[in-house]
Amino acid sequence: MSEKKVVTRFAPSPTGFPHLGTAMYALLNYIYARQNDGEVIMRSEDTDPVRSKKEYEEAIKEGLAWIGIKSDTFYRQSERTDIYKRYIAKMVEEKTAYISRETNEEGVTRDVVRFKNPNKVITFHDMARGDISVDTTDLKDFVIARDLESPLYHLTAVVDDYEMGVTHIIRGEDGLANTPRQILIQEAIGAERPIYAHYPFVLMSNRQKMGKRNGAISLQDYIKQGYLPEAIVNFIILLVWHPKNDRELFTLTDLIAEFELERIGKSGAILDEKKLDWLNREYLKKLPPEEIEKNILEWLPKEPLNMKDPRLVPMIFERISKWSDVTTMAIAGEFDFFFKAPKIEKTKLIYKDTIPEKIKENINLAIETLQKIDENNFILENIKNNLMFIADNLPSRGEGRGSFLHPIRYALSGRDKSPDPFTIAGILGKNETISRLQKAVEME
RNA sequence: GGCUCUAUCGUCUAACGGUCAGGACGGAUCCUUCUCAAGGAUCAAAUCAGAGUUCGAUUCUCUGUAGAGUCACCA
Repeated sequence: MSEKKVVTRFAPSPTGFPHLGTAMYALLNYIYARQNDGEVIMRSEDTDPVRSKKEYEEAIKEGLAWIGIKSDTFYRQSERTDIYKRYIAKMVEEKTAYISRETNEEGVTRDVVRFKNPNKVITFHDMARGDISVDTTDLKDFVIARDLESPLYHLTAVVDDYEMGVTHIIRGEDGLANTPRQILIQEAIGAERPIYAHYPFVLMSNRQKMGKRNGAISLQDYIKQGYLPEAIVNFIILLVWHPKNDRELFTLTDLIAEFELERIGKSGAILDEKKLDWLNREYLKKLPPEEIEKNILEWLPKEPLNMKDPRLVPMIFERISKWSDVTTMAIAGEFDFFFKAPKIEKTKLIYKDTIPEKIKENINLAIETLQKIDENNFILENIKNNLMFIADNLPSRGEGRGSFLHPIRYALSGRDKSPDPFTIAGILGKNETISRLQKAVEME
């Protein structure tokens, strides 16, 4: 055995937008090629003229480029018909295939080409699953071309893998059932058998294989939702592979160094959006501050309220896991009170069973305290120190901090749930803060 | 239905035939400025079933069960 250059390939059919399964396919082939100084080929399997669309081919390339994958070489099967024709002719001549005049369901009669099945038991080795034996007799003489000029999937795949020098076929487990007939064709055309590795499917929550008409989320959708490509790559790889040391975070570069094809899993994995979100946040946290600010500002709406205010950034950042969360929360009205005074309900000002007079007194105390802070020093830290000093001394008067902090926070936000009062006050500024507190006191 | 593959916490998974079956997400509880978020700590949570091999099976074998894939003039 000579040391041949490793050649892998991912061969999607351009019949839909790329999803996580497509990404997995490309990712594993890409990583393995890079790990072995090899070449990775992208082959567009567009021999079905009805379903194949150029725009999908573009979408696949775009989606994969987004997660950082580009092939070294690109082929399109529709441009290789001469090659397939040559093999069909050769096979017919060598009698490993034969022409059969048949009428299909649409009533069209033509000369289909059938493979002459030698009816033998094929045993092949899979890197992840060991040896697999199948009796190919029940495959019958399957069709390999619609006619002399129109090759079908199994033929094109085998011919291309052979012609392109593919050494490793890394593909989803649906390929497992196809392998025996492809090996039969390989043997008929004298092609060397490549090394196989079948990885498990990415499953939908209903345990079905992820597919286009199955509600699969496209890579383009993930882009639109503001996920980071690093998170997608990390998420996908964890679906089929785990390192021995329980590490969770891997970039594409890390994977080229650490991924082990021999250790890929065998059972299908249902995806867990919660974990994806967690991963995405992990990568979000690694971003430089300017990048974070830029993105949050971008995802903040400017209609009907222009919320593109940098002061909101820190507060927003700690409660998102993907960029679109920014927009979602903004649209839900969670930040409205930063831009316009909220409607206050008097009863909600009251903390637990504190008596209303006490609440009023506490708000006034807050106003008094904040009044003393110079407008230029009206920042989070100062506000917090001053207000907390009071809140901490309340217990001596038989009150908890809540009876002081709650009314302030509610008066400023008008919400049951919101960021803390100091943060809000810091963003609103001295005048607006005091004005809102005043309004709350005067409600009677 | 035939053939093939698969089966550990809810989810993703780790464990030369010997571990209190480990980690992560999620969940719960507590702490941390009233709430929320973030952060920290703690806890709960699994070997599909039944045989067999073995001193000892998550691990090996068989059977069953369940799920998936594939049986196209789709890829």
